[in-house]
Amino acid sequence: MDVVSPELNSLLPDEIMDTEAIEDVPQSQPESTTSQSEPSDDTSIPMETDTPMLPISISSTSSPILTLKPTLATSTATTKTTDSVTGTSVTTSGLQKLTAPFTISAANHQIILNKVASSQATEAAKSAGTPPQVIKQEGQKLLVTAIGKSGQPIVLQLPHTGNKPGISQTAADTKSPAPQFKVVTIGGRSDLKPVVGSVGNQVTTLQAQQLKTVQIAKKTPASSAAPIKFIITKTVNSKTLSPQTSVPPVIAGRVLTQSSPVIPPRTINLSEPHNTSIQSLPGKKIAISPLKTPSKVTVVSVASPTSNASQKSVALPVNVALGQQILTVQQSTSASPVKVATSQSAAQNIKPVQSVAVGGVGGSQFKTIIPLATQPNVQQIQVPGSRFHYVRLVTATTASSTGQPSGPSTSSIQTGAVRMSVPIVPPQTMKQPLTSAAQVVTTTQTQQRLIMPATPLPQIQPNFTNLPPGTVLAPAPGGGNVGYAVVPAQYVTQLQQSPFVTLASSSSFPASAGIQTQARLPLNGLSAAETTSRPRKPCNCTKSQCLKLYCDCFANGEFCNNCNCNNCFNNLEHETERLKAIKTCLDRNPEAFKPKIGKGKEGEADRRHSKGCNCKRSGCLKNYCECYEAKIMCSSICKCIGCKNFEESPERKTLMHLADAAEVRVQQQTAAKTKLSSQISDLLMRTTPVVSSGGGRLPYTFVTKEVLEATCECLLEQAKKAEQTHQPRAEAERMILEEFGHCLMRIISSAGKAKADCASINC
DNA sequence: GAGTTTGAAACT
DNA sequence: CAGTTTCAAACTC
Repeated sequence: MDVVSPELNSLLPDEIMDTEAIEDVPQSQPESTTSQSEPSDDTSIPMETDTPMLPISISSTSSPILTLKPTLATSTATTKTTDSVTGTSVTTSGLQKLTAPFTISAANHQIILNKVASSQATEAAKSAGTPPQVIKQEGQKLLVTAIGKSGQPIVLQLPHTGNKPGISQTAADTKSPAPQFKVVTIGGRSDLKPVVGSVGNQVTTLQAQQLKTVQIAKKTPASSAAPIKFIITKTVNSKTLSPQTSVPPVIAGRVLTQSSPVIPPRTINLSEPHNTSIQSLPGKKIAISPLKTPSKVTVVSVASPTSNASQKSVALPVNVALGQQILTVQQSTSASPVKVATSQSAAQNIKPVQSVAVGGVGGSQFKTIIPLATQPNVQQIQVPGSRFHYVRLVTATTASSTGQPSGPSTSSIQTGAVRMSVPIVPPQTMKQPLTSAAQVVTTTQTQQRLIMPATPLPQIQPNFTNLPPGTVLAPAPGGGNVGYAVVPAQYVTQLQQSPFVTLASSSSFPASAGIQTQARLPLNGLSAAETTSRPRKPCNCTKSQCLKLYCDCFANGEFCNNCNCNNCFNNLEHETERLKAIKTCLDRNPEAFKPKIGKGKEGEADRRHSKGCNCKRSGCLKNYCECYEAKIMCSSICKCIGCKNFEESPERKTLMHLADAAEVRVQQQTAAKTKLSSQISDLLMRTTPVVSSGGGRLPYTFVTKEVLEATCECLLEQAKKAEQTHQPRAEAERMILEEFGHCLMRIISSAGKAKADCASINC
């Protein structure tokens, strides 16, 4: 029988709604997760959250987990928790293991997972008045975690049904090669942990606040012949969530849960599945002066014909953490179509959304227009040459969707205010041809869709190439309170401060591990982390409120983050003012937010300043000059006086040589420091006593806590003895010191003996 | 770190 | 469009 018993349904949280079926081919790689927020919070604007979100690589649940296993016919009281570090399994009383039915009737905000092959489950679900949701699980493992209103996370564990049904996952499972594993997390604190890869560094952890997330991680191996359909939806959002966040680690498809009764953590992690390292982006040139490390890394998008401009390297956050309510959909391989549907308690029709990759460079530079649920068949457009993601804002009233198994896939989240959907499409996604308009996930692989609340703002002409992040574009026709917002890749990073709802269907992205790992790859002498995610130089604005182009942060379409500015408005808390400022700047100069360094005319240098400089005193050989700062020569369009920033300029050559020499010195010093540090560390390591081998331990290492306590007791005893015998103070001190000497002698003696014993054993 | 210089941005 | 002012970064001491 595939139908979940009523008891199970009763255990499921109300927040969990049925969702559209997701059909996918199982893969061995882990997938993303989806989170949702409670309807009660719909009225709130999550983006205003001050609490930073921390990337989390581990999914955690503080409350008991309900585990469903297809092979088991009955629920058991045992719960298995796995330690992320050790990989060991621990049974706790807080968990319940339920079995087999993949069909969980989700009436009443409950989740329904049906095994496709099981017709009984479907019928049962129909009989229950709830459309059955089908999940094919052959060849893969599916974990579903959910947290209900009660705060109890529910984990649905759908292990491989093939040959070893009913076998609970163990530590060995994590080590099993090519695990076809799917993790679905619904509600509460959910972290998507890629099944493949090491624990910890793969996924960004977000400190989600006031947010419950539902994560749907889906892995669709191309080799897998059995597509999977599952419907999961409705996130549970509550501002009442306890600030405490427990993170149950998940290793290699394992979901760790904690039995602590803590209310579902507010933290939600959203990691962008694709590697967006600049290195991986062919067709991009990164102009970095070999002489010195530029504070600004210039990236020239070659692939995008429309944008020749170079930009500061935008650390396209591989890990995307968006503000308050973010819906993320990660699509897996194009070969495996997936249907993802999210629904909320207030069932509404899901609007089909189609994402279309127009082209572009991918990575950090692309623009994406994401239609939201209010408008069916809207296409997502990626404009090359931009690091901005265009986000469509959707008012709360329009956003809900009902889980319709057969309907088009759509992700929507009810938010109190405005919804923003920010799709982040990996480079590889652009290469994927659209296969189905009805299935968004299918068309765009490895896609993350972020939904962020935003404030309705004055409409701005959708100049996709010029709009800075946060810009609200004209509302889509029929979209009602729908608009577009431009969100830069880094926007995501800054939005980590807000809770979000994530719905991600996994994709072929090389696991989150690939992201972070790749981020550390060296690039032109700089690690990818430095080039892509290195924190931008903080601004020091005092009077502009960081809402004018004086502010580099603002000018680059970034939020101020860790800056030294005063009265800063360049943040989410002042989104309205910020957007107005953006509009003002655009009114003044439609290209205000375009990169200043672009490609020159034919026959000229590849890169040149779009406007040219106007230097008068610096000779264009100081960083006052924007050309010099960008490491480019002044061009014919420059209006500089006394320019020395040209190819044959001896002053320039001299400067460059000096700078080069200085750079070499810096590098040498750095290397020397590194080497010295390494040597010191090595020395310390060698001198540090080794606990495991008593032979190498120094005597002081034997002064353990126990020894110390014993010594103190001895001294106290000696003091008492002196007191009882009414010894004079001097004598008492002598006795105590004498006892202390005895203790020391015993310790040293023990140490020497231990060393001798070890020597006799080992040597 | 404080003060000065500089040139882009903003303003008139 | 030109001139002036404002601003923050770059630079100097």
